[in-house]
Amino acid sequence: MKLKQLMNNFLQDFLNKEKIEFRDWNISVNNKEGYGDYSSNIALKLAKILKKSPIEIAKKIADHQNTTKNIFTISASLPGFVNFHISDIYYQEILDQIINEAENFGKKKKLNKSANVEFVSSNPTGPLTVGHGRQAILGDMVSNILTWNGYDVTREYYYNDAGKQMRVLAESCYAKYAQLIGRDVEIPENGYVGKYLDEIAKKIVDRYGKDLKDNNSVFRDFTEKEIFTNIESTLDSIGIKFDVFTKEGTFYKNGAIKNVLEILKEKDLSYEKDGAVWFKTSSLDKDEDKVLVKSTGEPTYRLPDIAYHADKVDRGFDLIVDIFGADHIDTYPDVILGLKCLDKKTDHIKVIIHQFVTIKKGGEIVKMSTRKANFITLDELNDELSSDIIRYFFIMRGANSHLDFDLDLAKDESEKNPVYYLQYANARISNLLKRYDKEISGDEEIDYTLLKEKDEIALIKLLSEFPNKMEEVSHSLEPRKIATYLEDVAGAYHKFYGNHKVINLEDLNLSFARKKLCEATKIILKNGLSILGISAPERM
RNA sequence: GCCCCGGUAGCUCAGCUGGAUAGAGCAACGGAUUUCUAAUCCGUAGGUCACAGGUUCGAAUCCUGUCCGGGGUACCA
Repeated sequence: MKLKQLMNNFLQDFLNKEKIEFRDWNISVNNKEGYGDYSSNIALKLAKILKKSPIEIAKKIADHQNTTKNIFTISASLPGFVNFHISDIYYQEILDQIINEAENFGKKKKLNKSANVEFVSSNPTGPLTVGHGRQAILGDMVSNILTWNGYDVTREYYYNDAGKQMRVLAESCYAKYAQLIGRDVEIPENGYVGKYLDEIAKKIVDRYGKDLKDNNSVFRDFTEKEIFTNIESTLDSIGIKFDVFTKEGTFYKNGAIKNVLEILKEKDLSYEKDGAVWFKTSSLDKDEDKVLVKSTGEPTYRLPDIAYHADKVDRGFDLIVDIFGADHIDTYPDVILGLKCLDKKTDHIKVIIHQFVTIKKGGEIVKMSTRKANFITLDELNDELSSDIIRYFFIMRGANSHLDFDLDLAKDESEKNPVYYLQYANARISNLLKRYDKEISGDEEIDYTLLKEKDEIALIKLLSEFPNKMEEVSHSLEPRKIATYLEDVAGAYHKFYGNHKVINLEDLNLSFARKKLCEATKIILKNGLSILGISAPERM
């Protein structure tokens, strides 16, 4: 980051001297050989304004007085790029910084800012499926990213304990109970039929006996509690814990929902039609109006969601992140609109929508629905795969791409999984460091300038980009980018390792410098993996 | 109907706030193994970036249209 600032300052200095008013340039990492480490398009952009050829401008910039020659030199190349050649010394010195700051390298200081990340938020109507798993892991990593970047993060789980779904669940549970004790009761239409309900029904028989009537609250409360306990233990097994659980029922009890309706009515943003209450979204740039309260008197999900979000905004977070499945794609804009109508701040709300997961099992795609019982649970996945692999698989694809999770492949070819590639690099280093201590006793003088091989510089260059990477990810909130970066680091390390001997009794100074490079690499791998919640084993 | 996502090597996908010769893994083929852990490395081969226009000095990337695939959605959430 400091480096980029120096390069920007240099360009700005040139512009100042030439009295040119201009901002729209960028500096990007350059992996092409012979064109330096970083390049800027500034001359190409300036060409039009100055009405001169880009290469002419680039050359002029390259000739501009550079007060930081020990850090970089500048050249121009066709069609008009300005190239920065970073000196080896700059990179070599970064190693010192990485090793000194260790687990804090690239980490932001506390910002004194708070963030709320809402995810999973699955209603307790059944076990978590692999679809929830994707969201759970995405949310957890996004939370980690924010924490790393200085936010005080609250992980929140919101669920509906009051709506129609829970009523249907209770009815389904009663039907299972009744069937178990010989009463002739059918599972309601659109009811839940999963096996987990049989087990719960059995528990109810054991605990409460056979005389319960269908309207007994046990069927709702006990079932909810059972399922919720199961959900929490599932999440726990992949290393996820929440700070706050919020129930929809709260907003009925405290009047918040009623309040939303009243405000909308006052502002003439709602009306009654066909026995339902409608949200006048058509007057707010929407194609059609949406229902807030059904003709049955039950609110749709929109209404409590608006009340809930208003509550989150009122709690004063500096950043609110909502992670939803693709089924919310049409609905969250209504919630945001609702907030605006209530005069709530909304520009600090980030919504991450992720596409669904399909599971391939035995070459066939399993279509999942909680209601029909043909889903694969997160627990089942967890039984067969390690938490590390599950975590990695779920973020290998961008959130808005469909994820085909091939179960057989994940199991059978688990040794080819990229997560091992990362972990292996770490294990290799760990082993090497142990070996080093055994074979070479006592430290030599540190001389980082001995690290001038191409593979060494390339590795350090990558390591030095870690803080930039984390900064970038704090805005994009894409954990996958960390994974991709770490794969690059591991790759560069394996390459270095393959081509150069670290322990060399003939040259202890070089050995020591290389050992330090290994240590720095390990720090970066560990820091990155810890944000992903993936372990960094010492041995494999 | 409306909305979202995708179409890049044989396969799975990166790259998409426009930049130099489009990358990686797997699969294929050839090499490195008395190893500082080969779960690795080196090399070869593999491409009309779905298609057609447009904007630009410059397009896989931005805009428009078309085709193909996946998904969501209606007083269920």
